[in-house]
Amino acid sequence: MRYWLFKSEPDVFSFDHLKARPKKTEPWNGVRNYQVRNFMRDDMKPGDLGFFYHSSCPEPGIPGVVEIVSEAKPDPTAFDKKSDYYDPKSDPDNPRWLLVDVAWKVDFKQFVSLAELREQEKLAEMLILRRGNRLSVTPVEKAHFNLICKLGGIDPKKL
DNA sequence: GCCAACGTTGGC
DNA sequence: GCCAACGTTGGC
Repeated sequence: MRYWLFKSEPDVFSFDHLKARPKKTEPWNGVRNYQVRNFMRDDMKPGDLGFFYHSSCPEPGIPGVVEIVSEAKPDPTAFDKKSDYYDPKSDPDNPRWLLVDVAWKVDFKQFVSLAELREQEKLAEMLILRRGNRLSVTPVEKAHFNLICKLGGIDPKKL
């Protein structure tokens, strides 16, 4: 079991949007970064848990937990000329870009803001807090995952 | 709106 | 394969 963090701009797609989806699930399309593609392809497994992170907004932070509910599979938006994510270089016979399905798992009792994360000495090494980190999906250490769940007011053992 | 950081692109 | 230029990200 691994742990992850998914960034999204809440104006575009928020945690509440995810919760409102059929089956509370959304294909995490639009990843166009090789490192993140490789995380999805090589390391993510159904049943893995992650945080949903709101970025580029008045209060960046984590509203709750998601679960990976599919294997990596081709991202159809790469072949859709009308999509913002269209990539003419992706060959349908050998898809360059992948996605996984992500499902809402639980709301935090308290939103955990970026400022609050930064106050935690134990999280200093967390990728999301390191300057210049630009990956839209990052791995999260188990100890960090457990600590952040507690900040959010939920018991990680019950997930 | 600013700007640091970093990934990608493309000429050579 | 190098690397400068460019575009994007994301906090502030």
